[in-house]
Amino acid sequence: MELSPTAHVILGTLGWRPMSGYEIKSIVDKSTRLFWAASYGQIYPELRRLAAAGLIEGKASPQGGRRRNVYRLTPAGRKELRAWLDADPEVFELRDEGLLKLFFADATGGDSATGKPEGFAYLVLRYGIELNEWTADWCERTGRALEDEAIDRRRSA
Amino acid sequence: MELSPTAHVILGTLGWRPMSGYEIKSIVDKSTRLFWAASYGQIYPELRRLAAAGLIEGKASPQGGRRRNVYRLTPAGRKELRAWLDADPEVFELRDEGLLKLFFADATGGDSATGKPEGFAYLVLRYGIELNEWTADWCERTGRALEDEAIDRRRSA
DNA sequence: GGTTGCATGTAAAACGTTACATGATTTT
DNA sequence: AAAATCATGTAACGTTTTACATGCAACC
Repeated sequence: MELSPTAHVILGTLGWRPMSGYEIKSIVDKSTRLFWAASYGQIYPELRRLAAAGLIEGKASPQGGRRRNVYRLTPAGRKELRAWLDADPEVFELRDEGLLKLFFADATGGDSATGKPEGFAYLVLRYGIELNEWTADWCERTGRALEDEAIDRRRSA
Repeated sequence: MELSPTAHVILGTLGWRPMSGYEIKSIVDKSTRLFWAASYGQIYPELRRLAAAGLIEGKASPQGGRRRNVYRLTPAGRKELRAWLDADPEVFELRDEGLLKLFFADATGGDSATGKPEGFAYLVLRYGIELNEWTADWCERTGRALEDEAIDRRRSA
């Protein structure tokens, strides 16, 4: 099954509980937006595609005179969600205009970061390295904490 | 002048020295790609647009029988580059599938991070906060280092 | 009665990647 | 002789945002 990049945000939120497209959008805007955004122009058509593919089911659930469609995962949808969660992540894309400006900041003619011609580009390289070091460290710390928790739980069970 | 989002990578690299579209692409692939990617499908048409707008100038500079166009900034192009560098950054977009999977990882049915129903989402929230703290700290440290350097340079001048 | 929020949807435009086509030169 | 690299370009496709259109309900 070939799913669009944004399909999994929908499957993921519906994995929590059944909800409407409007609610999915407001949840995404309050949480995943920072690392995975989605607009109405994606969500509503995608809900229909996922329903057509049998991964979710929609049910008309009007609130008063206000129409409303609530969707929930089908067993096939939950299976797809699990399979996606088990697979290695593929997409990582960043578009950071601030970093780009810093990278080219030598052109301002101001003080360079190292005195060398492309000093600010080097500064951004350092930033990238240090950021990745910090991230690797966070993963290690968090992984250890999760393991310790699991051990505690087994012990107290 | 309304420039496409990718135009400034081109102006930025040409701010270093004149070069061909091919060379711009290889520089981008080795450096800015991680925070600002660009494909041939963007670069070549954009070079023409920028030339038409008078921000860059192209010159045929074949290497043997191999055709080659080398572009350089015009004064108007350098002015535009400076203006862009002086303005506040606007674009920041991240698409991180790994973070998205962690966010929805409760659906794996494995151990949750906190024992609460949406424990992994909370974990990702913590990650976001700590990452931003680290980033703010990096900016402060780097800003101080740049200032100290500038002071040293003035003193020894 | 006006504003905000709930709710669904589409059309057009913008943006970006991928794949393809072509051909010369350099390296192995 | 083949493979890699230099070099330019486009067409098709897919993705994503923006703007618009519509209408009910709740609150002030």
